[in-house]
Parts: sequence; C-alpha cells; structure tokens
Amino acid sequence: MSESHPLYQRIYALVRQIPPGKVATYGQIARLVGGCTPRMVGYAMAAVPNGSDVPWQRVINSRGGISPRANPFGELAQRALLEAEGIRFDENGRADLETCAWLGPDLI
DNA sequence: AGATTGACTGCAT
DNA sequence: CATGCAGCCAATC
Repeated sequence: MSESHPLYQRIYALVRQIPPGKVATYGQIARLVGGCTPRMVGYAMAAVPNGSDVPWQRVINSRGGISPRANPFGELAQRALLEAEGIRFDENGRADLETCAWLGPDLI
C-alpha cells in the first residue's frame, strides 16, 4: 500500500486521516507508518507547508502535551487549534488522551 | 563524506 | 519527579 510514496507522504496521509476532536502521538504515527521513528514524524510535521490540509496540530507527544519547538508561537497556535476542536487541556497543559486519543485509521 | 541536530520515546539512575 | 542515555532516520553544515 502506497509503497511508492515518499515517507513524508505516508506520514501526511496518516495524519490527514485523524478525525477532528482526536489526537495522536508521534510514536503512534511512527508505528502506524512503520519503518520510521517519532523523530521523523516530528521532522515531517515541521516540514508541512503553511496552508496544507495536513492537521499537524493533532499530533502531540506521548504525554498528551505539545512539544516545545523553536518558535513558541506555534505551540500556542497548536493548543488554540486543538481547543477549538474540542480538546481540553488541564492545568498541566496536557490533553485528555483517555478521551481524545485516536485509535487508528480504520477504527473510526 | 563525516559530524550535528531535531515538534520523540522508553528505560535506567 | 528530574536527569541521563540509547535508538532511529533525514536534513543541514
């Protein structure tokens, strides 16, 4: 399936399948894509062009939080986007993975 | 062509 | 609970 697609395209395709109000972790995406590591997922997210249809904001770290990056604005923007989709953040800045965790591409 | 870094994760100390 | 180390692969210098 899509073996001829570049690794990035595969990651993007998977992230694109995350439904609104759900979130997935870097490790989960990496595992679903296969043959790639969480770092590559993060790198791929960073490489997503602005205006793309890839909901990069739905990809968070294993703690259910938003990882710090070079530009602090992106972190705040990501949290705002997720809150707009119904994701709730506690005082610790973590999303409720128990409720909002994405189960998989075909488990909807 | 070799070294460094990066939106990560898990286990060990 | 904080800190450290190893693994993984691509992009950049």
